[in-house]
Amino acid sequence: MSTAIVWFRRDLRLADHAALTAAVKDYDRIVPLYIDAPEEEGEWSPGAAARWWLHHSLGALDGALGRFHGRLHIGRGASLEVLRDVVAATGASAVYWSRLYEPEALRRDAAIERALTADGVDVAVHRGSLWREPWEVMTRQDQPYKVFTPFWRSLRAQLDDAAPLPVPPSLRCAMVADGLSVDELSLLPGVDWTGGFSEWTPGEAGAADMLEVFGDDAVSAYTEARDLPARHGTSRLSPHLHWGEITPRQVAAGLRAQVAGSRRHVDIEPYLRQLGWREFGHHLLYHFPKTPTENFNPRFDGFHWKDCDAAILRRWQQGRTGIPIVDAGMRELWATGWMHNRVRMLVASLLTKNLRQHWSHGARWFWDTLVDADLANNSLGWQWVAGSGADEAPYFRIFNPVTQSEKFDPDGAYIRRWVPELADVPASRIHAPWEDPAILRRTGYPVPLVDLKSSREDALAAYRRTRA
DNA sequence: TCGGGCTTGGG
DNA sequence: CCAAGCCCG
Repeated sequence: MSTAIVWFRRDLRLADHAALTAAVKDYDRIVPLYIDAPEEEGEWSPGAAARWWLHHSLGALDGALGRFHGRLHIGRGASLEVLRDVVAATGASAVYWSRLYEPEALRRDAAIERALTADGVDVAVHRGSLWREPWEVMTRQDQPYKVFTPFWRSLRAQLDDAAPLPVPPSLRCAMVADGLSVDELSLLPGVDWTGGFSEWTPGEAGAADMLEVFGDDAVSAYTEARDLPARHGTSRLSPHLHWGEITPRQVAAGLRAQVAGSRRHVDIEPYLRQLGWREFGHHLLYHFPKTPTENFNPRFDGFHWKDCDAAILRRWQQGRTGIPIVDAGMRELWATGWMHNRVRMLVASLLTKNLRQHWSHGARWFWDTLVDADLANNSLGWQWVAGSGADEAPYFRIFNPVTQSEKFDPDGAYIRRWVPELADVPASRIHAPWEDPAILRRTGYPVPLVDLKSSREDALAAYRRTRA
């Protein structure tokens, strides 16, 4: 009986899984393995919200394997040592995995591949959960892209409609003794603040359900609804994509199938383009691995950020800035582990421009509180908003949270939902309640942390000083 | 994946 | 008076 280990990391699914498919084809039985080794991801081990997701997603994967009379074998410790132990315990002669793209993971995986190969174990590394590998989308001069639109043009031209891989029809698992249970990994927070996370269903089945719901009632209105945070106009697939519970190829195929079955003409390109941003983040992180901590644009190394102000940061984190759309977003984040993308841009703009706090403070908070926290996307997003990023986002692109709020939450439904003390304020006042001091007195809602107009001018002045 | 200031043109 | 369009940073 030939045996192969399939080492699951952020590919917590059975369908469209190239490594699993190949292992099942090449070997009689497989050992599905997960290893808890957060320290191997350096300073970017999963944050609290992400660990909550991981806990439930591992449970879901274990359950899915149960339908094949298998279990997810869970180990803890140095990945190489655990892999060697499982090889010894099962007589496995190969290890299959899906590629990760973060710098720390790439280094680790390369070292493990060398060590296992030296042990005489076959290592098979397959595509991860991207449409194309980061080095497969390059400019004519064979350089990585730095601007989204040409990147997307190039990637889009490479995409085909090939069907995703099915779940391997016959999957025989080898049993291994001495595994840990998911609970023993202690991934859930000590003080449970995840009550509002109940709307999520981590795992492959939850991802498929989410896609179906999105396809059914949102695709048709996506282009308009995408920007309205009060509606669930976005797909909300980001955490599922991050954990590899679903792939971009599956998302595209699912949307295409649903569109084909609909009588209305529906354009899914805008949504595919959103997936393109996710792909672009991974492309940038792969080619420019320092972006999580260093300015992509070195001009920003000389920018005069304000000193880190713990009190200001705390009010931003708690959703007590006095700017309703921002506070709604920050409270949604805390309650649900997620925030609407339009609002992410607004809260990030306020922190990095009006408050002039370094983007890394925001990135760290998002890292700990987002269930979809993804190093590539988080780094891309924060640097994009801060203006220090790759895409030519001019620094003067400072969002006005009031006009944005009026535009994208016109009746204030999103604000009312997440900032309940403003629920009764009329739509004409809800975006800028400070303009009527009586409302602040009546509701107890705070005065804004900054004056939007003067802080905007200060930020622009600071930027001009940087260039000089 | 912008805002603000300005012009234009309709009321 | 105001909305829409345009330009510039």
